[in-house]
Amino acid sequence: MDRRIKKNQSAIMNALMQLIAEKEFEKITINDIAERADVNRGTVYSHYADKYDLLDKCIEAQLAHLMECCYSPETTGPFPSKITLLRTVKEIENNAPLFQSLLSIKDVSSFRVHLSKMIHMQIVEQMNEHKISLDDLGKSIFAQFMSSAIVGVIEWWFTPSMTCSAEELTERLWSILEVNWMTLLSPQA
Amino acid sequence: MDRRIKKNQSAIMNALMQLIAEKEFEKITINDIAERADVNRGTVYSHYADKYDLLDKCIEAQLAHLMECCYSPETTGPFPSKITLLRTVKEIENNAPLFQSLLSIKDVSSFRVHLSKMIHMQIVEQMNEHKISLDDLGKSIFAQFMSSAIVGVIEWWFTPSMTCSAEELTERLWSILEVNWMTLLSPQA
DNA sequence: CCGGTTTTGTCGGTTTTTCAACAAACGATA
DNA sequence: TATCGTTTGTTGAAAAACCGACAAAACCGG
Repeated sequence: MDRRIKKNQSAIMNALMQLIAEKEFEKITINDIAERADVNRGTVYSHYADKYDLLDKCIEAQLAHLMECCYSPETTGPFPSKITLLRTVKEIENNAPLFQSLLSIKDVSSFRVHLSKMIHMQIVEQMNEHKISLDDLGKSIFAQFMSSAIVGVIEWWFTPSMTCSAEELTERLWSILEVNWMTLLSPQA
Repeated sequence: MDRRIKKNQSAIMNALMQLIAEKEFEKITINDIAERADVNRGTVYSHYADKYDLLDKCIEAQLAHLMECCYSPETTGPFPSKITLLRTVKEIENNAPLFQSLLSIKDVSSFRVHLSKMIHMQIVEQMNEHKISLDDLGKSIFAQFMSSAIVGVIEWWFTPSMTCSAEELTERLWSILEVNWMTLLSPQA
């Protein structure tokens, strides 16, 4: 891909990320974005249909990045470990204001949906790798159950009193996940 | 100025700065620079005749930056103060590897010459602001004397054993400068 | 509800950058 | 010395970004 495209797209996306962490999405104008990205306004339109399209691409990229940096090659084993979970939670913590803002955007096919879908997919994938005695419907329901739950916990984590440390959250969450996964693996489930 | 020009020029200059702090100037190729700047090789040539031209512009920019950030508006008084000197020395210290490399480039109309000229000009300017009982020749010689001395001290500061702290250097240097300046101000000099 | 201001999305002409290719000069190695 | 690989500096055509201007839409205060 052309250097200019790559650079400008990343500049534009970063600009929106920054702005989102600063003020309400609806208050952000294309001008703000172009200005922050140090790019002509027309350039924004040449890559994205509008604010919402850009937001979508940003969310996708952000989630891809999250996956990349948390589930990268050196993940020990095919199985999501506690350490991986901690790494993920910490990464979310590090970008707390951004994630919080993304989660609070309503008008758009929301970040929560994207996040949930991604987790859903991950879970289905995991289930397919380990032979689970469950039909497709069962897998889908289980995945939906788990992904909703996890996203819910993350959302809760960001509510006013984010009293819980990343380590503590990981600990508690892991113990719940472990139970679910184990009962799933045992054939008599 | 066109956004693209500004951005690419600064990317190219920064690239050279980085590389200079890393390896010998003569070993640096235009390719290295373009690559580091994430810019097409042709773009480098469109702005600079060659390596040496680029280096020259870099030096100028670097010195302009040094002036900018050390002698900016809030400089207390028209007279270079001890605090200003300390700020300058610290700024040099912060970019030690870069300055060291710049000082060690020989083949080109060297950094030392640029630096010396700049200081020379500053001193002449200062002398003109305070009415000094000295003819132009006297001023030139004094400025040359001082600028050479100062540059020499800076060079010395970077020799293998940079044992002296920025604060200490400032302290010692200031006491010397003070004497010179004072004797210059007193009419019987 | 109106009038002024801001934002949006689009357009066309111009400038810059990109990319790939080139010949010439250089440097090292056999 | 001949040769291979690299670096240099230049070119031309294509792609992208720039800028300024535009009408339409949306927003806001009186």
